[in-house]
Amino acid sequence: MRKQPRQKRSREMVEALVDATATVLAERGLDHTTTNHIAEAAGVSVGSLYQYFPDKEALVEALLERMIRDVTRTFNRTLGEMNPGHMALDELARNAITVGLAALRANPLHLELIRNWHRLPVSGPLDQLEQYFLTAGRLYFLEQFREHPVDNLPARLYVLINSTVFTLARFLGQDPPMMRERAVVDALVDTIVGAFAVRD
Amino acid sequence: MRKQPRQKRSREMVEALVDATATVLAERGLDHTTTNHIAEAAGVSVGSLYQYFPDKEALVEALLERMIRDVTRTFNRTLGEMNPGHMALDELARNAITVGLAALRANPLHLELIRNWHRLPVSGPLDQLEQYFLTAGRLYFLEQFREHPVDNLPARLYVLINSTVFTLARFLGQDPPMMRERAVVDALVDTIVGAFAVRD
Amino acid sequence: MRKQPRQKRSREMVEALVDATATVLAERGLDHTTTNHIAEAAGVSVGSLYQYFPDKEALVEALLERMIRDVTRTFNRTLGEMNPGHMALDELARNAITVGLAALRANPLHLELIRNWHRLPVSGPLDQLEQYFLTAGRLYFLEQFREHPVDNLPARLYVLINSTVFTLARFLGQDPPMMRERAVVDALVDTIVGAFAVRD
Amino acid sequence: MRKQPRQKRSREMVEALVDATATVLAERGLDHTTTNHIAEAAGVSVGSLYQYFPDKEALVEALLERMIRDVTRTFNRTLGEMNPGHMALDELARNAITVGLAALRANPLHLELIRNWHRLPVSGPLDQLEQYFLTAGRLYFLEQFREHPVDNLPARLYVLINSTVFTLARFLGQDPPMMRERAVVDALVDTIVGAFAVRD
DNA sequence: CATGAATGAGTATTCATTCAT
DNA sequence: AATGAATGAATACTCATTCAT
Repeated sequence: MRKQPRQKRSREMVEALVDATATVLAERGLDHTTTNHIAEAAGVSVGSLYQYFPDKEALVEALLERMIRDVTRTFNRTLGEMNPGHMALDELARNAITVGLAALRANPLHLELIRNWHRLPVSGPLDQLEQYFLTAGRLYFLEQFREHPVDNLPARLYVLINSTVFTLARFLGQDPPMMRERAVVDALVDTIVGAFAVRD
Repeated sequence: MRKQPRQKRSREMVEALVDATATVLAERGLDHTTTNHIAEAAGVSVGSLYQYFPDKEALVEALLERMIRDVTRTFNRTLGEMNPGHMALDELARNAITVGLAALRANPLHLELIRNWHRLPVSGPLDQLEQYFLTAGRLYFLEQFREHPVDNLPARLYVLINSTVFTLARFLGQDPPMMRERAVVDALVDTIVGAFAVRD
Repeated sequence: MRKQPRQKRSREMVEALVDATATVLAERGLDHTTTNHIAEAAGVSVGSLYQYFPDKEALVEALLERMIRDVTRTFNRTLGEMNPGHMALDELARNAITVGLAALRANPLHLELIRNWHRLPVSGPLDQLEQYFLTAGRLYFLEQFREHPVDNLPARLYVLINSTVFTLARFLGQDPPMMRERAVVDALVDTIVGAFAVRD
Repeated sequence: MRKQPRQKRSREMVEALVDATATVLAERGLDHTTTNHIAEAAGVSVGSLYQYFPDKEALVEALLERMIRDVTRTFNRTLGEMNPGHMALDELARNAITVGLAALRANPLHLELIRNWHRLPVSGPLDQLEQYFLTAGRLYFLEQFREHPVDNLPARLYVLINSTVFTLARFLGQDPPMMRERAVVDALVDTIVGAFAVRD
């Protein structure tokens, strides 16, 4: 009973530290994110930071995991509302891209993480997120294209997911942009749709 | 007259330093590349390095520029030999992807640069390379699809180029790979072809 | 009346903390012994630790004092049983060395303390132990060598006690040992005996 | 030819750093000796320190090695002057102890190193010094006691060397001293002599 | 009194850059 | 021009001690 508040404070501290990690990462970039900065941003001492996380990696890992939880949760909720079963592929794709683009723009953190995927302390969470989208896509297609099963489906989805994500990241990283946003979104949608168009 | 040899030595030194940068970058990765390593690999002193380049960034920038020169040159030559005008899009795409994949695997440098594109000192050279491919693609399509002009061509090419490059980089960065190579290449080719398939 | 239990608890706490100090010191060595480890080993909080001891030094000091109490007590009891008055010097020396060696091997704590005598918070307790052995030795010799009083007795004992203790500590600290154990024990015994042999 | 001054400077820097290590170690003790202190004492930056020594351990190791070189050299020279072949054991022992005691008093460094022998980064140098004295003692005894070969000679020397060194260290560490210096020296000499006295 | 979360000065080590020779 | 020794700010992490609850 006495332990509740303690655990709560603990959870709050962990939360605050992960928040701070996100903030500092978004503001200064992975390269210039130091444990002292994170502690300062969280309003605590470095010592406290190390009471909750064994090292810097663990902080980033926790952030990744939380982010993935949030993304999948948001995605699931959005999907439920969108009722994608009744939605054409192009509409679905456009929605997803628009939402994703807005999210990336709203939070520089995601952009920074995508850009630095290969330097992240653990590859697990990222692969996990990829898997999640792969599975989600697979379910959608199994239902929608029951009549015309798609050849090589997992690989196609793998390509499309990575294509979309990294192309958006690249697009957002260009200042001034090399293309008009509308054109890029259109092209992405067309690419996705084209990849599943029935061909003889 | 006395200046010739000086300029020649100068050019040789610059060349050697850029070579060394490439070597060290490929061997140790951007994160673990130090100016001292580069100077050592070039067989000169750090002091000399700083005589020719104002800082570390400038070295990487020079490397990027040279690489882009080389890539475009190689590409131009290869295109001339392939005579792509007589090649179907799928064949062309498969060739390009296969060659690109082999090149990335053969030289870790390119993979490292692609992965770190957002940390590269200048965006100019990279954008330039993108432009080059964009233009090359545009020419090909203008010739091939004269009858069925493609809507939104630049953006489509932009998407496809980035998709291909970053998806390959992501694929090569996964160990163990999440997909079989053959499947990924097939899916990439299909995606490219699909993006230009005539649809009503 | 209320004070009794408080004092009792207090004594128990102090005891537990000193026990914990001994355990941790033996397990991790003086260098890697932290107050948090000690508190944890004692099953109390660091805060409590600091309620009973002003700082880390005080803990070690208390441990030293207790250890000295124990050692002298044990020694007194053993002496009583051995009846050393009827024992030749070489037999006595060999017994003492054998027992001491076994004790040092059995409990890494003592070895650790001997090795770090100069870093121990207070010299008092250690000097006290030395004094104790000095006095014990003096009594023995006064009785045994009544006929041939030994010149310079205290200093001789001082030298022999320190010689024996530190040589054993040094011997146990060498891995692989530089000498065979049997040879070292023999030499120590001979040294002790030789130091009191009648010479003209 | 150009390399001479460079190598000379290098040697001087190494020397200065080892000197500084000795100074700081003597002044602050092993525990409070930091690389920054050493660099400061040497009048250089930490960076320079790390250009000449891979880590802190290497510095202490170098110091140990130099010290052992100095000690053995001094000992050899002194022995040559003393002509120990014509010296009685007690005279020799008294000389050695007096000289050793003076040296330890003159330079707190040696005292600090002896006290911390078990924490020194490498045991090699110390064992080496021990071996040196062992061998030196052996040679002396083989010559002097040709008629009455000593039983168990190496172990006896081992015991006497460690006894003398650590007893002196202990004696010097006590303030106020527990015994008069003269008495301790006498007792040490007697102990050494007694250990080789012919007994039946 | 007990708790243990919080503190923050302190430690070894790295590396881009400078500058005396 | 060339050298490479020297610099020192920066970084991740530890641990004795304090203090709000």
